Amino acid sequence: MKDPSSRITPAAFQILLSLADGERHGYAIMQEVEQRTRGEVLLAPGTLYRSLHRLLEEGLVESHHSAEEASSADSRRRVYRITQEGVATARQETQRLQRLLASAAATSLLDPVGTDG
Amino acid sequence: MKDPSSRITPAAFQILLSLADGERHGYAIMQEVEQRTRGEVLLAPGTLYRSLHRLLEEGLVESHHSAEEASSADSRRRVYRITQEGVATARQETQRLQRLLASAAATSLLDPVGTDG
DNA sequence: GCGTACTATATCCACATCGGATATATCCAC
DNA sequence: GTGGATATATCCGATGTGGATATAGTACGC
Repeated sequence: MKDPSSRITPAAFQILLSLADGERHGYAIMQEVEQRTRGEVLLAPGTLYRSLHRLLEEGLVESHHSAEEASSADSRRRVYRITQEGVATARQETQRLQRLLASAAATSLLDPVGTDG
Repeated sequence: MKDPSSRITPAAFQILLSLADGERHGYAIMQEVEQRTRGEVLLAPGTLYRSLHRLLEEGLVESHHSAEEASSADSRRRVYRITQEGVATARQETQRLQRLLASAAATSLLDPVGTDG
């Protein structure tokens, strides 16, 4: 389905949302998404890390190794931070979803049934 | 990305929305979707007819040939109508999108910037 | 020191969806 | 009867995803 206004995938959108409140490493993103969506959205490892690599290439997130700053952190960790462009992209995607819902509301599908009393 | 609460594709959702206000044939669905979304969503033929076949198999839409009822219609046309199950599925998908937006609103991503007055 | 469970990242494979091209056929204006 | 828009259907390649697997570091008990 062509949708020229947005090139972001559902997984990438969740990752950007997860990084909105501060930087995280991959595994923490996985857990935060599950909590925020109450278990409704689960990012599998394959999806998570591939999406992160894409987001890095596109400049929507940036990363550094945790060892570079805090000695207490797990040295394996790669910490990700959302960029200005990432924020803008996530906002665009949010607006796209709002337009999609508005388009749904333009049909009679959601009209109340049996709520006249 | 796992999302057990809904198994509908974006294309299928658009088709169900298009059929909410009355039955249509495939080509008309393609045009209605483009109009309703102001050109934002374009259903390619491959996507459209494959999605329609899936929706028929799943019982979310039903169809008949237009020749069966109105002599004035194009005999090639296959007319589709949404079923009760299709209505329920489309409503569920709408609610999923609303929860997704609520989940986005739970982050600071959408917090207003520079609007302190 | 050793084993084990959890944390953490990365890669591979199979599957589903999709866009675009193509094929075929019908309708209508001329 | 020719040409262009309508209408449906199928094929191919590209992309995104889930799940399994691989590899290691960390924490903890013993």
